Amino acid sequence: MSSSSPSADRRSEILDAALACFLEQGYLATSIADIRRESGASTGSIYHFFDNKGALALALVERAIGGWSGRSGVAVDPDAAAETAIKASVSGLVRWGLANPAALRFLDEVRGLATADASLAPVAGLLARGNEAARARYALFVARGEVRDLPWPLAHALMLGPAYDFLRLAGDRAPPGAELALADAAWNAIRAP
Amino acid sequence: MSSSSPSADRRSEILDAALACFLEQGYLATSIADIRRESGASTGSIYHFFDNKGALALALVERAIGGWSGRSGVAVDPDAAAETAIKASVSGLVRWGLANPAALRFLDEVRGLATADASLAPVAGLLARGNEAARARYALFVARGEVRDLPWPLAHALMLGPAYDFLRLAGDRAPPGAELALADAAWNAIRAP
DNA sequence: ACATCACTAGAACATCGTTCTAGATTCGTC
DNA sequence: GACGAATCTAGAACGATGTTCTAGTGATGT
Repeated sequence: MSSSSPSADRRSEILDAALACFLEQGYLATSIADIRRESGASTGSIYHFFDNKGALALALVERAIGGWSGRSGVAVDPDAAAETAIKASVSGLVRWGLANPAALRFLDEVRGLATADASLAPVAGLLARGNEAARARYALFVARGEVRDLPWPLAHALMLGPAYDFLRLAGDRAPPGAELALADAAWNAIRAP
Repeated sequence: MSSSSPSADRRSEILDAALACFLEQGYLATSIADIRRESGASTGSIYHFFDNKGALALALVERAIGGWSGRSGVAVDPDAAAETAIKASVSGLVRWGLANPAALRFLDEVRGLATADASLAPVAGLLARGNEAARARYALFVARGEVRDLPWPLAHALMLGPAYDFLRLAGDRAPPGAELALADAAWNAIRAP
């Protein structure tokens, strides 16, 4: 696993080309031939490094999530107060989505396809694991008495549902201060009475 | 199977077969060959009545929306109070989604694909028109001073975002009373102070 | 009887994701 | 340095899919 080649790693070239294509045209609309053209690699090379088209998406989703949750900071500190953590999660998500609309569209497309396309099943698993972590986090806040003891699907929906829906609808023309309004609404919807 | 239905319209047979396939396997997973087998019609007949696969989805989405919004009742009465109308919309959506999980999955899949698949563009247009109607409805409530004067994407997100997210996550194991909790939360998030 | 037209049928086509076969390159070991 | 094995690359071939093409069939109006 020693990829010592500084600039010309075929695997990275393919991945970068795939990312460029996926961000520009979306996942479904980009063909393997597109990635072949953009990267200069042959079909055989692409399939040597990645099992299928879905594996390319998986690698890129992992990279995107890494970059996103790595920037979360306080949101994943287990000692942080529920209000701080939840507001940071929601407003962080909204800010990231507004700053990276193409990446958001790609993630949303892949998440939707993951339930229909078998080759994207690993992506579904990855997202399910993230969801499970958030669920455990919420259980901790419940135990501390900071938030209402709601069934998880309901709690998730009240916290993050508005943010997802807003990002899907807002596009580029986003009203200023939306991330604060959404963070406040999320907290008010689940805070302990 | 059914060689001759009572009102054996080829067009209806094809549409019914497509609906059965879409509900069972999803939109992407059903092929034209599947619809051909299920309906007994030939490829030529299918493409005689429908421009492409997306036109089949469009006809079925129209049918589904007609059945859904036809049952809304108070939700579309322009004289109803904002609280009544909004709570009815949200809880009605949740109830319908829980009662028709396959139809919900189909609608959600098609809505997601509509932004990526050109043949589903008419579906995107249909949904955009519905969204515009809801926006006008909200503006009326704002003028009456019943709800907060929020930018529409924000208002939509606060009202319906949780419901959509909940339905996507809840699956079949839905906590009882969820539709009331979501309706209350929607109203509290946008009611005038 | 005949022309028209909606309808049906299935072969043919283009494109896609994926697999196959084989040639080139790199690497560890002598 | 030589050589065999593993890794990597290449592009043709394959199977499936959505769509189009060409050729009918049968009812209807004149």
